Amino acid sequence: MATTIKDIAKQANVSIATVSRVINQLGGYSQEVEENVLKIAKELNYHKNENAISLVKNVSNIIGIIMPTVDSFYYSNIVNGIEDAAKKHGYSVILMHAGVEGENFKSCLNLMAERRVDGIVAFSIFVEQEGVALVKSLNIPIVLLSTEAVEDSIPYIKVDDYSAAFEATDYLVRNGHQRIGLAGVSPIDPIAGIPRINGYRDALKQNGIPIEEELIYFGDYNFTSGKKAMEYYIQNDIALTAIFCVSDETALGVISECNKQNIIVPEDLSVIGYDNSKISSMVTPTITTISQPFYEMGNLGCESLILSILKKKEILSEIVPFTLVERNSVKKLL
Amino acid sequence: MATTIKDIAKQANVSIATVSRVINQLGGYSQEVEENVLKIAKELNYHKNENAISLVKNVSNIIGIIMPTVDSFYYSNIVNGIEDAAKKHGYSVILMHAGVEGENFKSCLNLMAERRVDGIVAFSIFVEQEGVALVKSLNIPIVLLSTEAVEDSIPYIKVDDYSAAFEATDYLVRNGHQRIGLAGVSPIDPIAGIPRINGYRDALKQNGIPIEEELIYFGDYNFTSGKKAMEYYIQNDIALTAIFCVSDETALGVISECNKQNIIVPEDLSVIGYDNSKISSMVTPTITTISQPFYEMGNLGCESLILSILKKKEILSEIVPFTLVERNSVKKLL
DNA sequence: CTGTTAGCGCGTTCAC
DNA sequence: GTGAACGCGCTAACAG
Repeated sequence: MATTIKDIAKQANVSIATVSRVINQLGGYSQEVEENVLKIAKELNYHKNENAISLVKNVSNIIGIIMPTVDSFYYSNIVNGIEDAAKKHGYSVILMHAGVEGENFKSCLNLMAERRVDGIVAFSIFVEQEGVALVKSLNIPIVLLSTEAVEDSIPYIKVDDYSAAFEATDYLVRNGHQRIGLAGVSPIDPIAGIPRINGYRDALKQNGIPIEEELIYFGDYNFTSGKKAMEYYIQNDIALTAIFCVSDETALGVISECNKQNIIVPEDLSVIGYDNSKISSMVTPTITTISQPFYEMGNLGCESLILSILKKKEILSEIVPFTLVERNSVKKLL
Repeated sequence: MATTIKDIAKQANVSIATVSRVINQLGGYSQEVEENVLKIAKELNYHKNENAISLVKNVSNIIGIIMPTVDSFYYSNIVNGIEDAAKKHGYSVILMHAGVEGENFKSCLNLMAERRVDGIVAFSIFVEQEGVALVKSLNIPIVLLSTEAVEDSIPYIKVDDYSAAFEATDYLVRNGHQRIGLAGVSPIDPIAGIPRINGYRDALKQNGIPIEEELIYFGDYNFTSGKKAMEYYIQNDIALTAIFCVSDETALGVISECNKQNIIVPEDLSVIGYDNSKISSMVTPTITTISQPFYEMGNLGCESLILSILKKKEILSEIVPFTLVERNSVKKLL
């Protein structure tokens, strides 16, 4: 058994109240007592019991993180951002994986409730009706990162995927590309799918370029989707000068297949990615991509969350700016 | 305030003891009472308070993870492995970052002690004397992943870096390479540095190849180290046919610089990496590399830890096997 | 300046 | 089958 204030009190010949006071530096005790108590605490290797404190204060100082189960290139940065903000305010962070598709989101929420976390940040998991209901019933502040809930019912922080996709596509057009593919996107994903498709379409439309449905190759944002997309374009003799890939992994897949087929990027085909993951600047050619500020989103999200916990303020949804990072995977035709 | 068993007891007209019994399915109550209590619990949206339970049971069901602050390609998989094992046994996972060099390891340990975690897994942080002392004083089971402590004083699970480096180098020799560089390694890192240098040296020695100190370019395992290494070899006219890079990132750096200088990998220069990170199979050429089973290490480490918590058994250090994954970045000269 | 006491939410005897 | 009462480690009045 670990030592308690009771042990210290006994040794120091004072009451537990006094021990509590000096340990929390509340004042109202003599110098002598303070030194003695502190000395004994150190001798006894005392560590306060946060669980007991949580119980009496009805506050756990724990932030819960719920994320999908993936080994993606960038998630670690979101977590870094969250943990930094949490630590700064004296919070610890508890982590749960909700499965690849976030299918265990609700069970994670329940566990979080049992741990009495003071707030929750969840990312990359779309929250549907049932999840929203549970969240509301739990009455725990929550913020979503890089995703949303149905009907805007939960505050979120994310980039505007529609605008980002629009910008990526428009960038290609501005550089002289006309026949532009879209690769790797999921048509049923309400967050990162549909808005990007719409952004792509509208950018073409606005530039007076006809939309050809066959230029869109659906997928799961991963490497394989990119490879398959490229195979598809080649097999069907779809001549493109550029492809907008919905993730850097997908871009890598496209480029990989190009290398195999002796298609040179960007000379023969331009590629633009999405995410600005670390690798995008490490490969040859370096990949032009849309950058989402992951660390900042994690940090900001957690800051807002803690503010809302402390001041009981509502969290405001926020659209954070993306940037288009120009590198070497897009050829300028003009 | 969240509902408690007291609230349920009142509503159900039973004592809190009875409520506790049915909630924990301990038996010793009538069917009627059980149904009623369960119904009311659901109505009141009851969630048990794990903090309170921790207090009375003197067990928190929390596993602590301490890791360096890095956005690396593979760390997420270690965490995945840990969390999966933890969840399987009903444990939650609390996460702390100890800084880039693990400099906050001790403060993390103290926080973990305050949370009364039942066990700790720490990875990629070398634990020196002071850390060991603290660990011992805390009396919390702990396991190290992919690292060690001074004097073997804390159980660990890792691959044999010496053997892996030996194998990587020997593989190059077996394929006909004679003048082989070593890039990106830290000469003062007792875990991933010195053993790999020794492995590299001994492999050469054993193959009757003279060791040239100038072929070793030190660094920090990252992309830049690789780029700089290649620049160094070129500027100093050091003609190599192969380079053993101590990480895939470093390999990427080497390859990146090669591309810039019109050196073709593997035709002009062979490269072998370390880590088998996801990207190594996504780039062109795909990178031959040493694979460490990160997910498995996390999973196994956490399993052993939990076993040690439950049965109070000692954790046994383990060397897990690495594999050399052959891909396309090494030219076979023979 | 210091001690006593009452909970925080829950599990657990020990009676009945 | 069920309830009263105690204690886990700690904070927060309140009393002196």
